Order: sequence, then structure tokens, then C-alpha cells
Amino acid sequence: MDWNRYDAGACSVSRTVGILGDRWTVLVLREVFNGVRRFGEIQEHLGVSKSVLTQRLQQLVDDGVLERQPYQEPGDRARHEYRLTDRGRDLRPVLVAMMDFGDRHLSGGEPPVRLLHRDCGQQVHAQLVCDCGHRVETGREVAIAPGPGAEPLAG
Amino acid sequence: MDWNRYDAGACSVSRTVGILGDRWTVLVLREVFNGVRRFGEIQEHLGVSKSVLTQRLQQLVDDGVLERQPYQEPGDRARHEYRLTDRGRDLRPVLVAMMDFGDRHLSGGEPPVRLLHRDCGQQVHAQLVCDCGHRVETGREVAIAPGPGAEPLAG
DNA sequence: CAGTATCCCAAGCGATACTG
DNA sequence: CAGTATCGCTTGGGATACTG
Repeated sequence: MDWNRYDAGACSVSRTVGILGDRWTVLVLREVFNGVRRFGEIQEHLGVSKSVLTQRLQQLVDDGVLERQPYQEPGDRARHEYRLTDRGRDLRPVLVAMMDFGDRHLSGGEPPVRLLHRDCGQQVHAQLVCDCGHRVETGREVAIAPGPGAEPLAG
Repeated sequence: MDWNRYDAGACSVSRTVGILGDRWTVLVLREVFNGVRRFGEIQEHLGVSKSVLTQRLQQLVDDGVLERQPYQEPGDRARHEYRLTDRGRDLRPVLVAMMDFGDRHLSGGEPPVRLLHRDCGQQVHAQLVCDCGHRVETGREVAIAPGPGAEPLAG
């Protein structure tokens, strides 16, 4: 199934969903963002089968989101770990926005984890803001407009 | 598969992924955010089968993200449409964050669609900010901390 | 139009065994 | 440890036909 052939209308969402893949992919990313970078650790945290984890990590590497870094602790054999690329780091707002939603609506008001700003200790959220700095509070404040990459819909 | 039993570490992400479900669910949400609210229109835009669309809409209603609103245009027969609930609207930052990522990395720099702030015409993005207003630019600025809803991991 | 029901096929999963 | 290979089994998909 080609996840990009639909509705040029907002296909950046569709393309990103294509990279986020399925549930496991997102949870793998969450682990990596949390500093869990080794195959075995990720597998243990998620309870996912090895074949699935292998496939998801491979896909994330192929998509340029993760990279496989060999490293060797002295006196130990060579290992490698999965690290975020620059591109991968740009997925953080997606994860944080998901976390915000879950905290608000699916955790009984008791967030299991918090993301804190080191400078001030305050909690970090994904906020809608416009390029000149206004916070966007409601959906009524936004309008959809075709961008430069828009294609006319067939049909 | 219970998508919540893993790693209390950041399970708000996991719970939200459980609601976003699969790719189709996200694309359905995108349509609704874009004002496409009727079964047939959504189906046409997405090219999804009726059975799948039915199931996804039902799931979104069950999850409290959409609600089914009957309405009747004069001289026409009764219809209904799917509308975002307040909870559903809170998913917007997730969609916008995905759109931002896709625009930056997967669209060759030519965003197919833009989200504009009505007040000023500037583009809207999902930005990481902390509660006292600082913009968070890099991952190094954030720290993970257990929240009030944290549970110790078994094992 | 907006679904529901059925069918059949393909993809995806975990479990297990095996490898460097 | 970090995979790869294989294997049934289940799930989930589109297509189609049917219903109010």
C-alpha cells in the first residue's frame, strides 16, 4: 500500500505516518529518546519479539531516523547501539505531543513521566505557535491553505 | 495485545498510540481536521475500503475523539457527520507535529499544505515550549523525570 | 448514502531454533 | 548479545453483495 498517493491535501502527515509505521516503531523511538539504545534493553522494555524489533530498527535506519553506531567498552567485545540522527531528533515534537495528549486524557491526570526544561525545571509541552510567536489556542484560529508543493487532485 | 502494560516510563505515548491506532486512523483524523466529515467524502479522499473506514470511525467514537452528529438539510434526507470532540481537538498538536516533520524532511522543502494563523497569516507549527514560556530548541535542554502517576517497573 | 456481512487472501506476529 | 531463518497461526485487508 502506497501511503503517499492519497489526497495531496495534507500528505506530509501521511508521509510521516509512513515513517512512524506502526505502534512498535513509535515505542522504539520513545525508548531511544529516553536513552535506551541497545537491542536487548529495548526488547526487554517493550516485550516485543526479536524479529519485529529487528525489522523496526532496520526500517528506522533505512528511513534515516536512527543510525547504528558501533562502540567498544574496554575489555568488552564490540557492540553497537542505535542513535537518533538529526532527522530523528526532529520527531521529538511528535512524541511530546502524543505524551501531552496521553497525560491530559488517558492518565487520570497523573502523568507517569515528565519532560522538564533543564534551565528552569518547568515541564515541556508541544504548543502550537505561529511564525511570529503567537500561541494558537483554538482550532478556529487556523486556516488551511495549499502550499508550494500542492498538486491538484485527480478526478 | 495490551499497549499499556509496557514501561510505565512514558506510557502516555503508548496510550496515545493506542488511540491513534494505525495509519488509517491518523488519516481519518486528518480529514476531519480539514473539515471533511462525511463517510463518503472521507472514503473517497483516502481510498480506504468501507469496512475499514467503518471500523476506524467507530473506534474513534468509542475513544471519545469523534462524535456522530445527525443533521438534516432541508428537503434532503437525514445524514450524519463525524465531528471532533474536545478531546479530539487536543490531538491537533500531534497532527501538526507530524505535518511539520513531513514538510521538513519528506516533501523536498515544498509543503503541500500550510496551516496559517488567521490573525497574522503566519504559518503554524508545533513547538516545544516549557511552562514558563522558553522555547526548547535541542534535546539536551530536556530531562526525563518520573511524574506522579509513575509506577515501579516489575522485575 | 452509509453502512453491515461474508469471503478469501496476504501480511504480520510470536515462538523457536540457529549463527557469528 | 544481537541478530537471522523458519513456521504456523491469527489478524486484517479489499472486494463484493446486501440492507435501511
